[in-house]
Parts: sequence; structure tokens; C-alpha cells
Amino acid sequence: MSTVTSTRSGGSAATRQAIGRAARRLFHEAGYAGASVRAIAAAAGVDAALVIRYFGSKEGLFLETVAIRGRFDDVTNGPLEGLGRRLVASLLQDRPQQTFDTWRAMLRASDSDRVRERLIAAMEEMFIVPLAPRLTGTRAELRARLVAAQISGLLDAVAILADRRITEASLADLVELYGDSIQALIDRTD
Amino acid sequence: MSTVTSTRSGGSAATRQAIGRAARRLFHEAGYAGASVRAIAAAAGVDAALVIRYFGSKEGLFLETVAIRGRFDDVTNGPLEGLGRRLVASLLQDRPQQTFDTWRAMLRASDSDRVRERLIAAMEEMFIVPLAPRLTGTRAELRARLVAAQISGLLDAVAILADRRITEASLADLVELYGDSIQALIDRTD
DNA sequence: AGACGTTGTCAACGCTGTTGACAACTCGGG
DNA sequence: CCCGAGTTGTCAACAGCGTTGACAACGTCT
Repeated sequence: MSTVTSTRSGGSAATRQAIGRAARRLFHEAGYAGASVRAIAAAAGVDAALVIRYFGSKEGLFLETVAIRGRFDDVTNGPLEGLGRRLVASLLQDRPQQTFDTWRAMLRASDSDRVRERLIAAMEEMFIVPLAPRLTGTRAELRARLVAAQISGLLDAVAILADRRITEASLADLVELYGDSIQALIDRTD
Repeated sequence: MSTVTSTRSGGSAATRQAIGRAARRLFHEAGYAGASVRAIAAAAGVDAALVIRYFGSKEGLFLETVAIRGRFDDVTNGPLEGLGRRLVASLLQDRPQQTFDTWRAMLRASDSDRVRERLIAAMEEMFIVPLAPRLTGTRAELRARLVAAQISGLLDAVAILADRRITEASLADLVELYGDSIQALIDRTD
């Protein structure tokens, strides 16, 4: 029986990984539009058609290879006191460059509805779901969503606009200033 | 003598405007990648080649037609007290949908260095330059830049992620919560 | 009338994502 | 052993993209 869907069912796991690795690297380096399927295929030592055979489409390839993998459980589960600062520290200090690369690539590719949905789901899962039920006071969920918005803003400044006055500022200053600003949303009681 | 640069020197102002209007509309609707030069040309009732003749390249067309035009002087020049809230109110209330469309289009097109530079320059001009010298206390410029980052975050949430819990929240709540969080950065004295 | 600069079109180039046809290879059953 | 079947991969082609060089249509000035 022939495969109905466009993605090839099984395939060689090795080739699939090779394509995936090349794709992740090139998407991060050149962005969605800048990384052509043919370039990815060449980097993986394979024909461009095969890339599509394995992943269905360029968009599918992007969605499967470029994913936000952040885990902030340790921070979001910790004490509310000082959570804002620890959030910023965790983002800027613990995370590898890859987090920024991924944010940049996904935001720029958010023309695609499916990429946008992934981005929303990731923010929801990483920040809003763990944070909202822990906030005391009114409008807890809205406040959690606004915390997520603030994190977006920090990621924009660092990963997309690449504001040097921010990227070159001391980590301590950023943690203190931006963290306390986030904390204002967390602590709010009214 | 023939024109050296790729952009045609004079040209008919009427056609130029027609192309510009069509471009702005399509870029806002479909984004940079989604709006093809041929589609823009068709909407302007003109050949695709002419679009390039007039604007040099698709990127040049984008830069000339999609520009952030926000003026926040009235807010940034106003009293520091309550400035955070007034900033959020001005963004969400006074600005037309076009501001969000432009933010979305430019951020998604920020693969291009020149688009990125424009975005940085716009944020700098609209917020950092007027705000930084007015802030009292230490690290004034960094704080102004972080205020700009927070604004990016709000624009992301509203214009790109289109978080419905935020877009559908009451203006008063957003102004109060996010505005006070921004105010924390403005008021900081240490 | 004829030369000239301007305004616009047409066909083509090399690139893109994607697909259908086909080759090379592995493997189980007679 | 060998043959058919299934898997893994390539090739050539398609339509659409941004861009360019050659060329047509047109008004204007001498």
C-alpha cells in the first residue's frame, strides 16, 4: 500500500536526523526565509526533494526542528518573592544562545499561522500555566499573561533588536531592574 | 545621461503613490514574504518591473512604504507621575490598527538588516531619546531602554501573538497593570 | 519633422518550494 | 538462487518569485 500523506512514513532515522540537524542550524543562522530547502539538503548531503519527502513541507521541517525547549519549572515553582528577578536571571544567564536563536527564528516566521500557534503554546506552557494559579489577588491570569508579554519584550530587545546597550549591560543590572518591574505585576494586590 | 542608481530618478508622482498605497496595504495584510511584487504591481494596475524601477528593490519598497509613524511626544514630555499608564493608554487607545500592522510587518521582516535598523531607530526616537534624559536616579538610559523593551512586549502580545485574553481585556485593566509595571522602572530611585 | 528624455511593458534569468516518474538497493519466500 | 516487493533516494520539471536588459509609446523642444 502506498503512503497517502505527503510525509514519508518510516525512512532512515539517520538521514532524518542529518536533515534535522542541518535545518536547525541553517534556520537559526539565516532565518526561515533565508534558509532554502536546497541549502539545507546540501548541508545534509542529500537531494532537496528528499527533505520534502521526509518532512512534508518546508514549514513542517521548521516546526519539527525549531522548537522552544525552555524549562522554567524550577523558577515558576519557586517562592513568589524574588520570582521576577530569578526569571530574568534564568532567561539571560542559564539559557544558551539557542533560546535566543529560536525566539528570533520563530517570531520572524510567525507569518505562518502554525508557527504563531506554536509560539503562543510555548509561552502559555512555559509561563502562564505554571504562574497563573500561583498568583494571589485579582486578575491573576491576566497578570500572568502580562508577565509573559514582558518576557517577550526582553527577548525582543536581546535576540531581535539586539540592543547593544542592553546586551552589554551587566547581568546584575538587568536582573535587578527588569526583574523588579516584572515583580510589580506578581506582587500586585488589589 | 542615464541614471546610475537602480531607482528611477523622477517618475510619475501619481504612479509612485499608487504603488506605494498598494504596497502598504498588501504588506500590512500579508506580511513581507506574503506580498509579492507582482501582486502589488497588479493592485496598482502596473507591471511588476515598474515597481522595481521606482523603488529599486522589494526591500526598498518596504522601507519606503511601511514606516512607524508614531508620535508619543505628548506622553513622553508629560509629567513623570503616571507616565507608564499614559504610555500604555496612548498605545492601545489612541493609535489606529495601523500601528500594530506596522509593528507586525516590520518585526517579521527584521531578517533584513536595514529593516532591523529602522525598527531600532524608531524605538530609539520615539521612546528612548525623549525619555532617558528625563529619568532621575542612576542608570537612566538603561532604564529607558528597558521601558522600550516592555513596550515591545506589549506590542508582541497584541499585534503578533494576538493573545485574545489580552486583546479582549478591558483597556482600564491593561493600562493599570502594565502601566504600573512600566512605572516601576520610571520611578526607581537608587 | 526629427531627435530626445520620460514612462511603461515584455521576455528572460536564476532562484524558490514542491511533485511525479524512475532508479538503486534490501529483504523475505518460492 | 532468484524474483517480486518494499524502501530509500535522485532527477527533471512545474509554477511562482525578485530582478534586469531591450525595447515600445509618448510628449516636448528645436
